[in-house]
Amino acid sequence: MCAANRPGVTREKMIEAALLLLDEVGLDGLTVRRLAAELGVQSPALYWHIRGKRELLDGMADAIVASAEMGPPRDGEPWQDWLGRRARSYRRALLDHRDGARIVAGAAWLSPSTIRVFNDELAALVDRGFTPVLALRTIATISQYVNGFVLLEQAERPASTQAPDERLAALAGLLEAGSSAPLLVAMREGGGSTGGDTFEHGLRTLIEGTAATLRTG
Amino acid sequence: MCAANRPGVTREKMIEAALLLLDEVGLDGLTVRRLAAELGVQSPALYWHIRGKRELLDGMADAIVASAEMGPPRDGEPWQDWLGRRARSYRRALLDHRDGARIVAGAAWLSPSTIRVFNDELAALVDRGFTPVLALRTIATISQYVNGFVLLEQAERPASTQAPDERLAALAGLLEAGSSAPLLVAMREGGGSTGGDTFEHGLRTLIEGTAATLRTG
DNA sequence: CGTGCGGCCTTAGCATCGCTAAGGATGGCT
DNA sequence: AGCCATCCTTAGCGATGCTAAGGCCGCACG
Repeated sequence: MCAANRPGVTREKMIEAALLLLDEVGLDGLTVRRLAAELGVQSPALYWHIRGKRELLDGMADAIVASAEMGPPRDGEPWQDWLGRRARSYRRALLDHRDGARIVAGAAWLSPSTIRVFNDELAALVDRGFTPVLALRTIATISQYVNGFVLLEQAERPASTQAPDERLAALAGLLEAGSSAPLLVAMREGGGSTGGDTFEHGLRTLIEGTAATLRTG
Repeated sequence: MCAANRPGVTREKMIEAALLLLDEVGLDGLTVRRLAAELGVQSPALYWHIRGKRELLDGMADAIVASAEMGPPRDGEPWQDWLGRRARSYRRALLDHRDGARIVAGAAWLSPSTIRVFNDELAALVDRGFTPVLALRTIATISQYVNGFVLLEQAERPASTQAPDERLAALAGLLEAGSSAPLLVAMREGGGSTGGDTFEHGLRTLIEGTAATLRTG
């Protein structure tokens, strides 16, 4: 056999190392040369295993999505609970790597096995009374929400040069209503537009709305 | 006065030209050198008006958001109608420019006037019975959904090397259930996870969920 | 009427990027 | 033994964002 003899570098090792490197330097700092150095080879060596950087990023995106370990609901699990669980572990998977949301948002390709899992999830919803179209739209909507949410969540981390108090003060400066402006009140009491509580709120809203749609046809 | 003498290039002209150029070449093709050529100057000239490319992209993002002409509801307009209208014109603004969603998703900065508009919108919701926190979370959730939606919508356009039929056939190939797999049925009947109808579904779901939250406290 | 100065732009060039071309080592198969 | 596929190297191309240094040009001031 030709597998596992003296591989040195493989596609899988590349993606694994790239995800590790990503956490150190971020997406903008993730260069082919740096990844090659991390793997102990010269940069053109990587082009033996991948067609281009795009393919590497697609592979990373697929690995991130796969790490969420989504899939059909457990036996007897209400679809509301399952959709919530699914969305939470999806968000967790995105947050687990720096710029994770940007990576999967920019991916042009997901692996066949990921697509098969997705199809199984739709089948489970169909079993519970959803039409195929409604099932697809429901999961798509939730996924798009999670994507958009984490994208914003990870975008504002490097901008935290200032402490939260200073950001609020700066915000108060440009709102004529001063510190009684609703935006300021909301950020003081609710912690801005990111974070776990805000995420849960949006998620609950989506699931309740879906339940309503399902009731009224 | 020193304004409008022989400006040649201004920040506003740069952003305007950059948005025009964006539609031609896309975000990945948008380089400082090309923008400079479009403006009839050499590339380092632009760095007199902006600190770096980041600032240019932020300005473009702000212009796109501003072009949506969002703002508080009209007199007597129910908040449900207004939120829907707002989300639709936001999506339209993103779709109006190639890679529009990527531009605003990557922005680190929105102008003070945009933030003020946002604050006014929150105030309008508070007037209609929302708490400040609920108002912020509601608008944030909808905006994040729209962002995520259009991001996916614009991402799959360049991949349309194949006709829709071929894409469906390719999909059928890797789903063992064949053409009766729920994913395939849904895509045939509902048109995938993008497009106006799918968008409206998610939007309706969010607004109905919000109404339920508002009722039950 | 010079003249100096500041706003705006130019020419050069640096470091780095993704990627290609061409060739060298290495090890198994005939 | 010799060949060939596999995997990696060195060299280098075109392009990117951005900086350094200097030049032109009009306006205000002496």
